[in-house]
Amino acid sequence: MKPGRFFVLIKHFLKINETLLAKIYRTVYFCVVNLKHMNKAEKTRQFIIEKTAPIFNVKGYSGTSINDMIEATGLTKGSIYGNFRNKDEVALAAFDFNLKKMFSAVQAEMDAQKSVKEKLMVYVRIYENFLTYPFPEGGCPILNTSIEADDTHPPLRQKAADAIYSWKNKIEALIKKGIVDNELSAELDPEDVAITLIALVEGGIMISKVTGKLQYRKSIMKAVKKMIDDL
Amino acid sequence: MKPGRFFVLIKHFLKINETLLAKIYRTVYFCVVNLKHMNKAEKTRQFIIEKTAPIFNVKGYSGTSINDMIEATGLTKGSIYGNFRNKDEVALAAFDFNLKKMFSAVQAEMDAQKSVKEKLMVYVRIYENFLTYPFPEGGCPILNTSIEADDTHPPLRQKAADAIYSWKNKIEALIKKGIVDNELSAELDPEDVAITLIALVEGGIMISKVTGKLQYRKSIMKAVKKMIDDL
DNA sequence: ACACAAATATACCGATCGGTATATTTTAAT
DNA sequence: ATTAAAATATACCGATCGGTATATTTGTGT
Repeated sequence: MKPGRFFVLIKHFLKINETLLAKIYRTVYFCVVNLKHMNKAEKTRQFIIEKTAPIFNVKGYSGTSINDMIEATGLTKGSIYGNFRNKDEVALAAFDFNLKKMFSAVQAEMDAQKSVKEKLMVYVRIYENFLTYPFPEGGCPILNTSIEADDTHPPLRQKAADAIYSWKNKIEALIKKGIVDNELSAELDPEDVAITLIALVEGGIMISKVTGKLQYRKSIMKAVKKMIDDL
Repeated sequence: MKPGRFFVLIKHFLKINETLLAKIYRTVYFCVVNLKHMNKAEKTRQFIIEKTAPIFNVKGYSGTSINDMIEATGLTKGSIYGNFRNKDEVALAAFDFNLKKMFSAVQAEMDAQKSVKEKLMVYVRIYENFLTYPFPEGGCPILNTSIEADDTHPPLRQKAADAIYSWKNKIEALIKKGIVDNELSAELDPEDVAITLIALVEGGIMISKVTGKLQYRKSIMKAVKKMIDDL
């Protein structure tokens, strides 16, 4: 979403500085992307969320400053505070944005599958190499937010917890369907399976991200695969 | 390590304020705990690490301020900066402290077991209810530090990664021993098993901590138990 | 074209950030 | 008891923090 080669050409052709270029880019971006559906304020609001979401996901809530947000959007403090009451409100909206991005990447793939096992295998495929999917920069927002907020930021903590609940419920519902359809064994506990699957995926993301070893995540996804096969 | 009932009595008896009480407590603490083994500076250094380690583990690196450290130790800024070059140095030492606390809690239990499976089951027992063990406040320091530092703080990131390597190697060695002893199947991949076990444990800590549901961690530990049983 | 309102930018606030220079106190050798 | 050195406390630094009041610009209905 940053000014690409075309805008760099403009910059050199018009001999303008970065700040002015950013302004021009924003203007064009607004014109192209935002058609008549949103009013101005709502557009700016969305623009701010979109631009700051990756920052919050990479640097965390307390690691992201208002200045980071100004830099990322090219807007000014007044404009940001004209659309959000405070930093918290942006952070919460940014979390929702990142979460939706992650979930919808999975959902799109999942809808294309028929059987329950095939649907569950989508997790293996996506998390094994999520760099090739439209995944939020900075990794899993649930994981990042959980760890930072669990002891320090109740509203964010709640959002992260809710995300886990809905993720768990989604898997649980899938498994129950699989049992009803006689595809999966009736003996297994859907909730146990769901929460274990989530733990494996999240643990795998953490480990491979901090070590930089993709191999570790592949090992773990192999275990997930086996777990689904054995259902 | 906080002033206990005895010191509260002193406080009321002498009618002194919290600050003075803290000073008295520190003095007594120093006298009692630190015998001749360390020189003064080294004692203070250890004291600072001990007191700030839980803060770093709860609030994170960027969420912990020098003022937090002053409050936790009862010392002054000059004293802290006389023993550490900067905040980073304290944070790194605090991580080591928390890590050692966690690992030694496991190691003590593990040494008491004979078979490999029994040793591995220690993880189940400890992480299923780690509130009853001398576990670092704020949860697993590897998890907390990994998530915060992976994109933002290279030296801390490295420490967290190294902790995972050594943890993995320890489990791997155990499993290899189990294979040699004909206790475990020779077909399994020790590294895969080790890294999967770590992922399950860490994922479980994250999920149960952010949701507040101990049950989730128990579900996951049930899966770990089954995994070990099936080795 | 004009006026009013909405949106954005500018300028500023006190508080706190991490860090340092210096003063004071404590420790330890003589 | 004296004194030099080590350790700790005090006072201060510029930068940045999140946030706000106000000025300016932009959009919109007439």
